[in-house]
Amino acid sequence: MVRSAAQLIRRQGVSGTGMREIVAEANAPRGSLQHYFPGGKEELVSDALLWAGGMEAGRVKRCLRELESRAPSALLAAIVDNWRRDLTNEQFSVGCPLVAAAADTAATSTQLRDAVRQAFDGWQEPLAESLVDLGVSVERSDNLAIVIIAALEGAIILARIRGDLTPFDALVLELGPLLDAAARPTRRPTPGR
Amino acid sequence: MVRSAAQLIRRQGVSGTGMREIVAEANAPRGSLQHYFPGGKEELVSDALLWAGGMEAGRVKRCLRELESRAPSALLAAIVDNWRRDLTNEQFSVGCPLVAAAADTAATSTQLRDAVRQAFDGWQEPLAESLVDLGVSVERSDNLAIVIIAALEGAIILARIRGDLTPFDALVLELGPLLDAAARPTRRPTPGR
DNA sequence: TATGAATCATGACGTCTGTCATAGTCAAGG
DNA sequence: CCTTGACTATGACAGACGTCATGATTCATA
Repeated sequence: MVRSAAQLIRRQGVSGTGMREIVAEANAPRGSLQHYFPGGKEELVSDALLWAGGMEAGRVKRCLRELESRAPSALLAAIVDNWRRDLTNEQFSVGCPLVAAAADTAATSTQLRDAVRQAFDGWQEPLAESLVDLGVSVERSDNLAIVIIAALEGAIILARIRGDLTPFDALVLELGPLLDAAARPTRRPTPGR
Repeated sequence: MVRSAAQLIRRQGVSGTGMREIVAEANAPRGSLQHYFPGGKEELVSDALLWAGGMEAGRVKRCLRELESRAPSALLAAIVDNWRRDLTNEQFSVGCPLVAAAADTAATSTQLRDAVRQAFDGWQEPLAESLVDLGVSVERSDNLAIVIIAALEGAIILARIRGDLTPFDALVLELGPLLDAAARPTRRPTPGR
């Protein structure tokens, strides 16, 4: 049910998806709404956003674990590849639920804003840790994690709108060397590329 | 009227703002809706999105014109500063209308999707041209423009959710040197910053 | 001054929204 | 057997939505 909510939010935003639509998509009984989510839509959407944030954090950790090369650019490429497959499978009709909620309801509901913030924090933290693990200095890891998330979210939006994957290519191509350079701060960054 | 629509979409997304709300915000007569926008909500929102895209393109051109240093990082900093002021003035309750529409209605309405795409293209083009003007090679300018827009959009989202400007700082700090390095491909990029 | 188009005003329509009240089913435990 | 609690079903509510029909108004031009 929470998963169905997240999926629909990914596609149509928060205020664009109704509760009846969610229970229909989840093949769930409508009467369960007031029983499992007595807090109403805010509670259900909050749970969906936190769940989505957990998925994102797990994705980062899994990508780091399965990495063959120990370069930060490889981690970036792996994460981006996940989204590449995602958008392709869904024919560019979905985005990130966190972004949708941020654009939709951040100004309206404090509870949802906090949920999105918490989800993003829980995403940024393992990403920054992974960067440190790959040789990035602790000082820059936070900033770089923020830049990666920001650029990735933006690329998702652009790719979705354009209907092609070039924003992802641009991201990996331009940001990858930057990350690798940050991992080896003594040498000059990617001299002969 | 179009401006009011864009302003409301910035705050609550497309499906979160009603037509009656728009005419109220614009202090416009409700009867004018069917006369000036016979295409209904899709037409009004389309116009608002294209208008917002034009604003963004104009912002890029103005920033380039008023630039004192001829470094790409200075252009980035100027554009980001604009958004910094914007979010601060509105107390982090607004985002970018293009992002909101992309998250909201890209999967629903082809017309709106096309409007967003056109707006983004009209933003990317002058940005890439500006980069070339500042010394970036034509080959990389398109990719870098995409990365800048993506990272900026993501930073807007993150800043809005967090309620502070650190995403903007991270963006300028990490992406600025990358751009300057791309502008002078022979030397090593910004060695002692 | 008369005429026709442009603009505005307003009420109504059908549908959808989130929420709630009420009644129902059903398995577990006294 | 009967009660208790968790879960489900369904209908109704008040409100908001986008859209349209019908008039009233304004206003330039003939």
